[in-house]
Amino acid sequence: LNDEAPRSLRIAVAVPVKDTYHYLVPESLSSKIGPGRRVLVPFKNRRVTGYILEKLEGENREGLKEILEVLDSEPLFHEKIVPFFEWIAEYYMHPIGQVIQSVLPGGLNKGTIRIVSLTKKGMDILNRLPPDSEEREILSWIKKYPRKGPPWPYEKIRSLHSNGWLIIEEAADKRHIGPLLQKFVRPKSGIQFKFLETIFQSDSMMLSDLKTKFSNSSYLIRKWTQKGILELYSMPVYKNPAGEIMFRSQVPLKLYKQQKVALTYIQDYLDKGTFSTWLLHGVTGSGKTEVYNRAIEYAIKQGRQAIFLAPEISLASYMEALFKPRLGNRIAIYHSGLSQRERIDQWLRMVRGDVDLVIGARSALFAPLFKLGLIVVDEEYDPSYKQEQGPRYQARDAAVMRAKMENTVVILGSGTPSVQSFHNATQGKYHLITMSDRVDQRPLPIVEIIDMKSEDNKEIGNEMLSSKLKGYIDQNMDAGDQSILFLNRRGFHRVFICRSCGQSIRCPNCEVALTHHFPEDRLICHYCGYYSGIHFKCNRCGHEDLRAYGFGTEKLEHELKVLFPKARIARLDTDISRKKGQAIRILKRFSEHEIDILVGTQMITKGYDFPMVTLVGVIAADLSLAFPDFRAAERTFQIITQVAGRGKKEGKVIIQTFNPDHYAIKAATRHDYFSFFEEEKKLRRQLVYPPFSYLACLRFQGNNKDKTVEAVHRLGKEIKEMLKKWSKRGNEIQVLGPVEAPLSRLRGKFRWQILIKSKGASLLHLFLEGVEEMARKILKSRGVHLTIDIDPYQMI
DNA sequence: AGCACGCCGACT
DNA sequence: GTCGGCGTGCTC
Repeated sequence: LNDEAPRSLRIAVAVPVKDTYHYLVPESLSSKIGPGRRVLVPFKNRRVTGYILEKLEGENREGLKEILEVLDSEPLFHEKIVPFFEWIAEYYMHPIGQVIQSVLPGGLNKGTIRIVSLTKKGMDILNRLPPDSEEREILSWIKKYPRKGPPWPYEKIRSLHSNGWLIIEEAADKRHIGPLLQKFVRPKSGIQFKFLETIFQSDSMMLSDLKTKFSNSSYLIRKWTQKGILELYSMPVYKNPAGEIMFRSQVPLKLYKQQKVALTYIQDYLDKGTFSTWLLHGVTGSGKTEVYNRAIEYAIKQGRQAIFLAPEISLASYMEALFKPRLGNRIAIYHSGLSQRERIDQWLRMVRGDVDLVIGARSALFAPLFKLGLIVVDEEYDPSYKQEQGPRYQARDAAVMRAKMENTVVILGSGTPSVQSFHNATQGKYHLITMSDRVDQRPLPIVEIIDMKSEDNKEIGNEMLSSKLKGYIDQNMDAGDQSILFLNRRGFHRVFICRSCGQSIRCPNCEVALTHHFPEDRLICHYCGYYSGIHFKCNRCGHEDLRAYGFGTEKLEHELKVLFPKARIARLDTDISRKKGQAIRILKRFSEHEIDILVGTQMITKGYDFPMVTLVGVIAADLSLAFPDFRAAERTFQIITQVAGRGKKEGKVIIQTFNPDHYAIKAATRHDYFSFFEEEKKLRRQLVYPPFSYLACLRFQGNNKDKTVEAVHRLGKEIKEMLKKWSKRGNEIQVLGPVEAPLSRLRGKFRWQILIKSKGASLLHLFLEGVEEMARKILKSRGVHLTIDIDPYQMI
């Protein structure tokens, strides 16, 4: 071997295996390789896609195979991010190759395809098969289109292959990702041209301005937004002393004192260029956004890059609108709302270093930036930062880890910080910055609690809407103002609430609400599996006034229509927004006061500011309080605080509840984060929930009921046996379950789960590795699939 | 995951 | 004796 001998590579393969593998580079490919590129490699007797993690020099080459093909002409990520990928894989217990696959823009992932052709034997047998048989149909398709991918499930193809009728080969899917054929268009003159030209020339226009220029603007706007030419968005506008409206993004405001202080701290650490985490706790309207903006600009001025994460797409788009005037085309936007091609384009701009700022949802955390200097996680408490498929990472927590690995500053911002983050701040792990004043000195709205236990509201017809709230809605209608009614419907499950004391039925061991299981008609704890029959006597106050309680936005909308026949009522929830563009249309109509009462779920609380809304009602605070989750109180506090923050000083915020004395509700109405936190911390410590413990949820799924049940119970027993052998630290781990999941028959699958609670993070991982190994043997032969969810959010 | 190997029971 | 079922283990 000479000096030019091929080096070896460390490669992660897109297959569910834990390890990475080493391969040799044939001479002919040595100029094309490098970290971050995809390759085609032999793996056992298959060919699979792999990702080059690093080049290795002078390593042992014995028994290594050669890579077959290099699939990319430029890297898709930098070597620098590889340790972060590996951390995600390890911490969230997901195969490294699949972590990378799921993080890269989809469409790149169709690495290999199977192509099929007939053997001699297959040719001979074809004419002897019965004319109507599926086998004959498949074989004749293959005869007609040799070396193509037939449109039948692979199992069918494989069974024909085992007859010796077919040759199956794997080939690289060379769908090209370069620019498409270049075509040109030019505008066609006319009224539509004039309309669009007006908008394009000013980059962005306020709807009311447009209306004065074009009489049929509503029609034209609807037309072009539907076609995707224009998009509607809202952002706050400010008036200058002359009374003219101006956009905040175009005229940077002077900073208020608390903003300046926050910024000085953060800039200091940006100068040092070291890792630090900042929890920016600022009430609604305290000017967090401007702090983010200045910090991002500062990092960019330093020659570094930034990532801004928002919990959802609409907020990401809003931030994009704010930054566009400042950074022009050095911004990339990245989220699941983009098409496959758009995502690939944005991704390549990032790797090539063509952007300074990436704005996006969860997945933008993996943006392939080389000189990362700052990560901002806005509304850090939002549960949508938890990925619930593939590698189940928590983007906010992972952001802190990426920042640590790349020596950058990370800002976690929220008006209602998660208990976990705030706890970290009190422990000195994060720096805490509190911004307690609202920049415009607007006082927070007064919040009124309505006790649904009162005699008046027990009357028929007042269960959903109290007579008081009905009165307020009526008044608001007369005044010509708008109302928002918020109902946090957690759809499928019914909550059992004592209508005398307001308590929901809880598990005696876990203190989480029990859920009703229909098939057996009993109440089950989804943490430990405790169950009881339906009983109608409250175990706190003893009254026999326990009733199933549960209704959704649809029912509320219906009732409102009956009560207020003259009102223009609309509903906005996930059912509605599934139809593309429908959500925006409703928000637009609401903002133009074509709707009087808007009924909706969480969706309506986020990011939108409607000046004409003077009544905000929370219909059933108890629905989220009785959610079977140890974070139920935290969620309730956050939701109510966020909703209340939307209210106007001169307006009203009304909260209907059976639990007017609950600490989360009381603290939320006073906008008092600290007393909520202290109370919640006490309970979490007492019951050993995070942040005083670490959780993992083992989820099982199988197609066969008996096999699934048998396998899960057997594994549960084995795990508990294993725990007994861990004499020393065994008592620091608790195994709860197995329990059947509430949607136990989702899409025909049988679903079960086991919850593991541990006092230490590394102890949990050590234990889970043992569990995983044991599970492989017991589950695989029974056709049961296990996914491990670390730091789970949805345990139902 | 997906594939081969190998170990048992039911057949020509 | 062997065909084929499924449990087990490995993939640079």
